[in-house]
Amino acid sequence: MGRTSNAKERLMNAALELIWERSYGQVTIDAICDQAKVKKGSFYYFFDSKSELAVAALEENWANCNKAKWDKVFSASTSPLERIRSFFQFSYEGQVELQKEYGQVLGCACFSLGSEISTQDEAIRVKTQEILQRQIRYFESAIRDAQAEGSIPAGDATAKAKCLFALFEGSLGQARIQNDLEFLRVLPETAMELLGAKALEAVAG
Amino acid sequence: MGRTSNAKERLMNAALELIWERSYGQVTIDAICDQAKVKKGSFYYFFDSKSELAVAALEENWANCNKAKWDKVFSASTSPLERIRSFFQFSYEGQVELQKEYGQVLGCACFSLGSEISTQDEAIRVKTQEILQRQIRYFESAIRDAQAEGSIPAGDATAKAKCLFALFEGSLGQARIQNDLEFLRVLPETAMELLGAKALEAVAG
DNA sequence: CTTGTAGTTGACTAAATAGTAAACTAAATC
DNA sequence: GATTTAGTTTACTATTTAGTCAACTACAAG
Repeated sequence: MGRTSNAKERLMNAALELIWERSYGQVTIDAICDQAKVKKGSFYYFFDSKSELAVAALEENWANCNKAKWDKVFSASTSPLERIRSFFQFSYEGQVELQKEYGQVLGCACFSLGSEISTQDEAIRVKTQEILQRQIRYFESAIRDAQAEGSIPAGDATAKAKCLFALFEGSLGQARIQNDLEFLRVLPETAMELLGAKALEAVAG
Repeated sequence: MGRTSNAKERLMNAALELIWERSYGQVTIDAICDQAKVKKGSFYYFFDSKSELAVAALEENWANCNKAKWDKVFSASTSPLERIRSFFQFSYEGQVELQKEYGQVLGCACFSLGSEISTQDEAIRVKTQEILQRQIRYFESAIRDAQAEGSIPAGDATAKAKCLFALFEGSLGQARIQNDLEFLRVLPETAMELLGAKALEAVAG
């Protein structure tokens, strides 16, 4: 009952886009409102602060957008190593698109935001950590499957997943700082090497 | 002639410390002045903006502090793999100290700052990129030496160095976000594995 | 010991930003 | 179609922040 609106969603989308493109600290509430075409009064109707909006935006973006993408790429009907290889391939292609659209390599919004203000805002810290952990679990599961089928050597799958994820986020960060996609282009092969993929040629097609 | 002062150095040190601990966006010129015990008028006597101060602080910190540390760790009188292993060991220990001092894992100031604001401030982007590139060269040179002596497999040393560096920075970022040093503790071994070190046990002692 | 000058101070202005409140509007439901 | 209520708008205040300026101070060198 009462008036309906998608202003809340518009605010979350605008916030995430601006924070990704610029950074948390460089984005004002006014700027988010402008981008979302929402007046500031409405902003404070839905959220108490920029921090609260950011947390909501991160979760919404995962639940309604990224989760499905990860589920698809890491589908159990794809071979484990191919899941990982194609994940890095899609990530690269996604960044290519972003660079075209924004004139800049943007990297990973969640990691950049988390690293920026984890020491200053506990709620955002917890939410970014949470989402990053979810992502690592996709790696972990694929690695375990690959080990089970013998396409990579046995070993601590959790540790390998963290390692692969650090490589991924480090590369995205470098790509953003240098505004250069080369770091990401080679990731599919680098990842296979790092895991010690035995049937490299078969997987890489 | 005229009055002498170390206010410029105090400003650079304060800026780097605060940016490292918080982030670029969360640190105001007033806060830097307070920390440095310098009045704002003096700030503008030495620098035109926060951005200019940050660039100067990054370079000063490398030239007068970090360069010597890297030179020592990557000394040619140490075996190539031991250079790399001990680099990660020292990095870990440094972060342990920082966590004690600040109550937080801080990670890498240069990478965090670069990633935060590379899309918004070209001067800072260039300076962070420059310093990170210098660091990668230490890795590259050690990897080449290790390959030459046969302690790791041959291969593209530049690519391997970038990969190792991405792993390093990604791990520091994760450690900061999660405020957990575990990511860094295991890096010495992880790095050796990643490089395919043949005499792992000998090097690791 | 005086003079030139590098550096300091505090008080100021202007602008950006966060946050508030009360009147207003539109649609869902009865 | 009256009523309720979710959502909108505008104009406002208060605060923080960047940036300026002119008077002031201390020291190094002649």
